[in-house]
Amino acid sequence: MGKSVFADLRDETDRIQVYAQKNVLGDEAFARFAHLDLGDILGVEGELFTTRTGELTVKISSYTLVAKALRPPPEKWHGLQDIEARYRQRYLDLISHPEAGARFRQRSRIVRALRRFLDDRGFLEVETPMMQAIAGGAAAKPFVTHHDALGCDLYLRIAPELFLKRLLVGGFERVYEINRNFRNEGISRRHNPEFTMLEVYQAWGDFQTMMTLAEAMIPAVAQEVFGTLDIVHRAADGASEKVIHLAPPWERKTWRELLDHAVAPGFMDWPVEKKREKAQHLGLRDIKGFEDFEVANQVFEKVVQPTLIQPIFVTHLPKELVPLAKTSKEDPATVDVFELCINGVEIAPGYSEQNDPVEQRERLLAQVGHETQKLDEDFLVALEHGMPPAGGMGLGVDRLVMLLTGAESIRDVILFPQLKPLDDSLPPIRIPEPNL
RNA sequence: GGGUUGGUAGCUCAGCUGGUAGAGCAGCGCCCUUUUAAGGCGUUGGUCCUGGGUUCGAGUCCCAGCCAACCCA
Repeated sequence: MGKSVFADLRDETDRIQVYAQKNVLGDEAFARFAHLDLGDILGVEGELFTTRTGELTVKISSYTLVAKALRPPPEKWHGLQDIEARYRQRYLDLISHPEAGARFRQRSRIVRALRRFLDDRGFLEVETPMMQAIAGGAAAKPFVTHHDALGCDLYLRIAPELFLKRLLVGGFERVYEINRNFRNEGISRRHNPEFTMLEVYQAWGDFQTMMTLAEAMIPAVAQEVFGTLDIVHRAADGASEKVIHLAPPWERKTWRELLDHAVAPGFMDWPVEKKREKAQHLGLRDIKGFEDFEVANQVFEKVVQPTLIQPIFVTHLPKELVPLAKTSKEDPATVDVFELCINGVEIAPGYSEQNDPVEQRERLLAQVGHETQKLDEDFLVALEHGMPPAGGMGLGVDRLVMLLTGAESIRDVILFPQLKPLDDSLPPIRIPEPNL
């Protein structure tokens, strides 16, 4: 062992160099200092000086080891490269890759900006049940859990929608909730079993109101957090770059228009068989049992949606696709809804909410026919008490964060994405003798 | 659900047509002492993801499985 040692101390904000000398600390303290490991947490006292290379440095007069790192940090130069380890041991990813940490800080600021935007406009943030006796408000497979004392199964919610609407019935005119939804479906680059959703409802509004709201909210958030409305994104191939322009106004086109343009004029009026044929030519399989609107929807998602890079409101979807929205006056086969698409992804659907209890019951009954869902009778009773006309919107917060931060995978914007649990844990480590 | 790619030391990675499992970093020991990832010398460390099979011999070839990423449905 020599006579002096340099080391870097780091905290969340910065790093500083420290300098330990044998003739200052004494033999024993210096020897212990020299045996410190990467990742040890310590406090130091001493005077600042500038080294001859010009770096501000603490000349240590005393130090305290406040936490020992028994395991080494990831490799210093390359960082933690194993993508699975980066997800499973996110704390190491955060230590090793500053840009990963930066993205999660941005996520926090985005969520805060969303809240501020809505709060400033008189929306009330509420919390509704995550455990529901009937998982409604969306077509998705729920997770089941069990309440012992009540002696019944409960479902983790797939959407807060039906409870937020009960609040509209109760006279809360502007409400929103930012919270987790759970869907028992596949995991992919764009899907995590639990994900964060912003749902917002405004009485006396409609889907147009919601479009205006979205068109103001998302640019406001981008401006506040990133100081720009032009978001640079790398394409899936990793090479080419594209810029998404969030400056309003955003394009608005009907579902039918877009399909006609992308597939063939009059496509929506074709008989089912012809649609199916076309769908198969487009490379879609497994659509045999699908009904007319389902086939069209598959075609839309395959052919149209990926091309919708700049922000666009796709309006007036077939009514069968959206059982909780109001029928359109101009085209009774459709509903007054929009799907906001940006960067080829659905970011936010919005509706003129169905508030006619009779029609709502019919539509839900029709859906219950072939879905696993049960009928939420209590929700229908609430509607029968009278819900004001309202606009509603659901915004996928994870997808918004992906959009704004240029993330290509939802796992990069969720701190602890769902992975399959491992049977075997990391090997145990040897605890070093405390004398050094 | 299907396809492709990957899994080798704590970390980052080599390992060719099958022939005794390697490097750098980290660790440990010694030497040096104003360094900007990395001073020098030495050294410890392996369920080559798991289980079968082929073979005189398997990290390598074959089969099945596990985990992950990506693509498709």
